Amino acid sequence: MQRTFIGDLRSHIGEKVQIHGFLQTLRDQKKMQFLIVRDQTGLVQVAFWKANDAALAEQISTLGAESVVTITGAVVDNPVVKLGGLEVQLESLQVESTAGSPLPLDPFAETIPSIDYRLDWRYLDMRRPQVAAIFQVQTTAEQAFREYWLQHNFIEVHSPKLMGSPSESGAELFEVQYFETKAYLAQSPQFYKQMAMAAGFERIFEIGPVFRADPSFTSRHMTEFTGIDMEISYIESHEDVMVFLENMLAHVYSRVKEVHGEKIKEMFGVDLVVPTTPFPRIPMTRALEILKEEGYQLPAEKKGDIDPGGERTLYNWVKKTYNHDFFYLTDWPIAVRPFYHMRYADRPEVTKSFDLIANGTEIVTGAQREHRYDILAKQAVEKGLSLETIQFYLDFFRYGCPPHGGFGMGLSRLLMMMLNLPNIREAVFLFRGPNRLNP
RNA sequence: GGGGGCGUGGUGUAGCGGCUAACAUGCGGCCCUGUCAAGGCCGAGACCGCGGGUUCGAAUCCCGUCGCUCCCGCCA
Repeated sequence: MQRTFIGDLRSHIGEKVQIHGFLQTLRDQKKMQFLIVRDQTGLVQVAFWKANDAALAEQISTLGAESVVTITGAVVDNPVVKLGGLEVQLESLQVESTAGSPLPLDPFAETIPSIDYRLDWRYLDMRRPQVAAIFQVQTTAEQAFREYWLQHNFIEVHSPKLMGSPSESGAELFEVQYFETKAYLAQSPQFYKQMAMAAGFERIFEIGPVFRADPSFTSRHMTEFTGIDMEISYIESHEDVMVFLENMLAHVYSRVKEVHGEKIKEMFGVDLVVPTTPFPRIPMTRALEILKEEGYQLPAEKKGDIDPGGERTLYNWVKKTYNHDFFYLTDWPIAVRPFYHMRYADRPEVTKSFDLIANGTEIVTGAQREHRYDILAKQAVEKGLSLETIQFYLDFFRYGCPPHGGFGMGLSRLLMMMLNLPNIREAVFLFRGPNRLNP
């Protein structure tokens, strides 16, 4: 018999159907049993008159909450039933899998355990529809990104995550045994994205894993996360990248709101706002002035960088000045940016780079890249890098490479900001951190 | 790596120098009822993270340790 989704039962009144799902609640009475069954589309009440089959009634009585059942029965319109005004009158029941009792984590308890305990029992935690909703939103968001890229002639790439030599600084790399030698887990697809530019791909994107060996204990860091990266050729400056990004994000927010707006309001209390473009842009020098005006004291050792508290202060300023949730912090000093960021011809101390701050948290870093071999090599040396280890990368720029730029964004950080989640661990399927490798 | 906070039945909390450790929820049993966040009664379940100290007396105070968490650093 064909399966009917619980969410579609209304259109099957009077028919015999088969449903599958978890037994969320059993109300076991003297003459009747009411089973609340849940599948991915919703909940339904199943009614059973015990007198119909005493043995079956007895079997049902022993079922622990969250057991998996297949039920056939007639769908009956019944306004008395508070759950959707209909019920399935049970004809047969098959237990697919019994759930032990008590559950270590009851997904439908009034109080939700701490995040760490929830991660121990993540598959039970994820049975809550609010959790599933996060990943439905993520799915739509990723689809919207792809839609936008494909509309703009992008090529999707998948760069390797095992690397033979440390790229960039090397401090935050995971080292792994690789046969007789050592390999490193990619902490960014940066070099390979640029290689695609040298290959003449012109516009590429990648959604893939990124590894950072940073022992960071915060609500927004992970040691493995999904990076959304893109790179485009023939730009004049980082401004072109920012324009592309803001329009793409507006598209993504618009699609997510269209598909999940109601659910997001209901489950997360967030009235999703599709951001208007262009986003406010604040050059670093101006940002420092604003912080001064706002009375925010930057730590003395910061030297032109801005700490998270400063970013939040700027966000509040942007919110009250422009009523916008996003802003670009642009033109960062070379001291706090990697060697491959291009510098202004007339201001060699300043990079053509930006961060995107959403609701006070950094979610994107981007820049125009330096594509001129000699200058790139010079900047690398200046930053104390060994040319030898990055020679393969420098070679990309020896036989013709278009001017280009791009960005990297944290998927979970975006989701966290979008749904106003308190912790990135909520926004990722399975969290990986310095102290968390399981499940 | 530095700093703050928290560790009490399965879970979430209360208690913060005299506790035979309380409440909610869950779990088990019984009763009642077309139930529906069901209701009622009974019951099991915690040597209060661990180790040491102060005290007549410690879940409560102190020190150490471990775990978790948040902030900073770093970043997406």
